[in-house]
Amino acid sequence: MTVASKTVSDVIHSHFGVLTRAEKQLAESLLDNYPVSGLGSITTIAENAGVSTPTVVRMVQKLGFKGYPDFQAHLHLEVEATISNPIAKHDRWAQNAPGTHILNRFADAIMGNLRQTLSDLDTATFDSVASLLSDRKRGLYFVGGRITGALAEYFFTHMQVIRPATTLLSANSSSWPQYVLNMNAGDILIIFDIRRYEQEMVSLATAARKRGAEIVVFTDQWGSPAAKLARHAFRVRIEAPSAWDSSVVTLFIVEALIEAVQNSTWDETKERMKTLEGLFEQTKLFRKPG
Amino acid sequence: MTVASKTVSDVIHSHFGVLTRAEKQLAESLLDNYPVSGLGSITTIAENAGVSTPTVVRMVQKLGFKGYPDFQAHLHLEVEATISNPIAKHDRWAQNAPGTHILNRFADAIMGNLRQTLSDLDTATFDSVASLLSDRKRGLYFVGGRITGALAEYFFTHMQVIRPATTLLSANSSSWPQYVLNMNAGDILIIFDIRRYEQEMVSLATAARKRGAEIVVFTDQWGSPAAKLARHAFRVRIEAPSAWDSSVVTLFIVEALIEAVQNSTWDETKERMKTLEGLFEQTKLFRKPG
DNA sequence: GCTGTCATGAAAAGAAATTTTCAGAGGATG
DNA sequence: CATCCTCTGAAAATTTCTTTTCATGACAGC
Repeated sequence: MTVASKTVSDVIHSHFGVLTRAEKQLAESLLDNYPVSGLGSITTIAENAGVSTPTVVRMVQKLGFKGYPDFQAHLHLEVEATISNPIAKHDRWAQNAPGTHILNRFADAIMGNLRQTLSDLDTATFDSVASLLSDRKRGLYFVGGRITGALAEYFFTHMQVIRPATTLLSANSSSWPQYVLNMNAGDILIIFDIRRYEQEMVSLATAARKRGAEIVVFTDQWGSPAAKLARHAFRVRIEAPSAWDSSVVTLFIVEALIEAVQNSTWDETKERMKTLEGLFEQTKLFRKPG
Repeated sequence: MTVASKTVSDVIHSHFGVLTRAEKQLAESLLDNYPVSGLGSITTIAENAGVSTPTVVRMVQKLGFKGYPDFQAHLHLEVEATISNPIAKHDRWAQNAPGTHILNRFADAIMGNLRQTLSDLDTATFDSVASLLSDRKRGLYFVGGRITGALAEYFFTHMQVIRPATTLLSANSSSWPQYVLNMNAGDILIIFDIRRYEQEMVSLATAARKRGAEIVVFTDQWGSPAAKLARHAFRVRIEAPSAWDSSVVTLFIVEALIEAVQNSTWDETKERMKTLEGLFEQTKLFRKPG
């Protein structure tokens, strides 16, 4: 109760008058570069302040803490608050929804996944992949597993509009060798492989590597075995309050990549999209002459 | 040289591949709320991560530190650097990425979309749809457009595991009448139709309604014309700093629905999943008799 | 100058943390 | 199915940290 809600710094200041000479010396040392200077062991801070360890113990007890560990625990909490405060705690979601509704629990989890994934993700990796995918001289091959197949398809569908030479591998792994046969050195194989890693992915990656293809892997934080063969790997957080993994953040990165690629080759892409529009129109007219 | 100038976080990431299961678990725990989570004693962090103290020692040594105290000293330096640099202490992921990087702009947009969508979304609608989809007497039909087809497939793949009588309509609209023919009163047609609304969706919805099917539509904030025929419609925000729309929030709702349905019929679903596991095993053995 | 009080740190005692050892579990391999 | 290997945590051993005890010295009051 005594110490609660007040910072350690406050407590030191308010007790400063009753401290002895050596204790004041220690307090000065602690407040200087606060709160980091209190992070180490009692021995360390005693040395830094030029006092003995008993002095430290006596002071923190005088301040109202149970002992040095108690004192340090409070400091740790303050450090934590200082560091992880900013945007960390997101605002509450849907006001309509009670806090325990599945939608809110999911939102919490996804925001956490997104934050974690982005903090682990190197923008240089992202940029490298974007520029690889932008290189129209390289063929693109997309493949996914049972669940992630839809992600591969989504990625493929967009890239197919943006640039030529994109291929979606069929879900059936027995047909993969034929795709590998068509790969040229410098082509890129984009693999989605999450949890329940599919053994065939490794074989596929190995074969593609032998043909000189570069490999980009989307996997989870634990890492697909295929990631070892990859030039670049995205490790995405997939945890959700569910029996299933979440692909939301993976899709997020895919969409960001789509935009990055589209952006870097906009002039060429623009023409393609116009032509495509024309083709759609024709198809429509063809089907509905009325 | 080994550890100098690289952050502990970097070191963990670069060694992640060679870590064992328990070590990865520990690494996760450390990176989660990094670097504050590494402030306490070896005992504390071992407990937080759910591993033993020897595992902690082994990992930090594997990372190149002399021992836990050495590891912690490095962390303390980082905490100090973070705290005494006020600019750095903002968003941890923004730190790695300059403010204008596409990833950050995308993240901002997606968070906005999610917030908007959830505040517009009535949980009663969500719950109604979840309970409709949980009703095993009703057949489920999924259909999507050119881009949203992948979402429909994703939803379908999961529901197919969870319950029987699920069908994915082919992308080719000329085959849709045959599916409608098979629909019974009470069946549910789940339509994904976003922006560039596809005219055929309205015809499909109309035909399905005539057969007595219920319709659930995923659309954007402007609303597909098919939404008018729907029993329930999800209006999702799809704006992104991109030439393309974002499906991230739509996928979010799909995943939440999957969990809600799975949860409400868990007893039956459990059995199905077990059986499915068995079938996978068999397939594997069949393919690889060695 | 004597005496009592207090502050202080050396050193011992006690407690906790860290490291090492080791045996069992589990998985891969032949 | 046996064998080997690796991973893991319990428990012991070791080291370090924390607290307590106590002797010393400074200083004020008498």
